[in-house]
Amino acid sequence: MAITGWQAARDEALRRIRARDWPPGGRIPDEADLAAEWGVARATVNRALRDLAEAGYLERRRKGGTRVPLTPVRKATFAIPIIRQDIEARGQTPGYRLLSDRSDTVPAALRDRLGDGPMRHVTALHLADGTPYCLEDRWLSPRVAEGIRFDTLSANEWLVGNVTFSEGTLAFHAIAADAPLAQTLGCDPGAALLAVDRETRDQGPITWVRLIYAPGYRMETGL
Amino acid sequence: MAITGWQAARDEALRRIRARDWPPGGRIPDEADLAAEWGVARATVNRALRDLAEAGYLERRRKGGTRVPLTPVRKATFAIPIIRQDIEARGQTPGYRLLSDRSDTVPAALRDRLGDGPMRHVTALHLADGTPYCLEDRWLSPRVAEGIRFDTLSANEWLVGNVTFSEGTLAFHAIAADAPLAQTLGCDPGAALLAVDRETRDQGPITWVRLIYAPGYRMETGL
DNA sequence: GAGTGGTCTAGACCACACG
DNA sequence: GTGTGGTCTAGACCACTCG
Repeated sequence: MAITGWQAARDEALRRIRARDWPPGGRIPDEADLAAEWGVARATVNRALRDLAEAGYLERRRKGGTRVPLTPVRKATFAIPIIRQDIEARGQTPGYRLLSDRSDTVPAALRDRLGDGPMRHVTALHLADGTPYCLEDRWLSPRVAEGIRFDTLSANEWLVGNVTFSEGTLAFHAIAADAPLAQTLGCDPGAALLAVDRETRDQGPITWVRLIYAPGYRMETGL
Repeated sequence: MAITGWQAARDEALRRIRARDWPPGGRIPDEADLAAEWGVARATVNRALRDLAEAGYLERRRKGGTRVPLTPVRKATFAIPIIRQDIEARGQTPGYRLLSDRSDTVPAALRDRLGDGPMRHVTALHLADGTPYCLEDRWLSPRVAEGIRFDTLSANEWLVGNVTFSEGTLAFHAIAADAPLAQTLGCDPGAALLAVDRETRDQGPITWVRLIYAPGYRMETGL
């Protein structure tokens, strides 16, 4: 088996996984053995298997070795654009209007994620060519963005450039526009709207945000 | 500047990006220089900068060097579960019902992505504890899955394990249930539903699928 | 042509987790 | 304790692309 390069090694490993040469749930040879078999350095095998592990095709553990998951979960990288750039990329002119910015008590539904202290609550409307594009409903830990005003710069944009985060969750769902939401977004009540919830943590909660997009919006990404 | 390990190198680079030591649009020192400055091997710098590039914080090009993008696009890895596993993970019993499987002409809206020849059109309903969970509406290139029947095994599941793909797109949007859709999913007409469109290519189209979830569904992922 | 990132190698040590 | 992956190093060559 002549292998040259880590991508070839990855492809061969993936072939064996698919061919069940390495059956689901089973352990595969360790890096040193594969390096010897394929005639490459162990670092090359490491790179190949690490890549497959990141894509969800393998599970690796020190001492435990490398295994083929019984239930593979494919992973895709998803590009998360800043709203303003998203609008510009469509050839439209972005607009922004701050709706509210005050300290508030966290709603019960979010309390287990954000804690029960008061947090900064910012709501804002993003516009494309002057028409409503996306409603941003955000809760911010008081310790971040202290003193920063979001009159003209959206919290969305400020956070991307200024906050490191290590953990978070992302959720997509659909909601029907109620009357006030319909009025804000300028759509019919009952319209189906895409909502994206994002939670950001880094040793404690940083921010929770729900973005509600105007009807017809598609959030697309390449894989 | 004492740096130990590629993660420390990455953190220091990220700090410089955020601090505008390396301004947006600007070029950063090359790997050899940073390796000398930080007292690490070039491979370590490479690993650090490659990681930042994958996350969207840097753009790297041979000969052109490494630059800080003017408009950073954050990237997140998104886990794409098999529907059946998704249901099991909720502690529910998955069910599956094939609704149709026939060769059909591609609708105009998809023709530019799939070509204009006839394709295999498969529709199926996924159930959780016997109630509708997700409608799968799929177009398949005739050359894949030839002879495979989807009576009991969903195309969703078969494809994950058996098809390599190199490219694709993913899109989230919301749609309102029309009458037939409401009947299929057992919900009220007009209900807001999350839809996920996924296109898969590998030297030509492989499949296009729209998954329409029952009301209230949230697609979540960690970051 | 030449500069820069991409990758490979051989060897080494370390950290973690399993028994 | 011990096996395995995680990582680092120093050096080398290659591939792409910019000027």
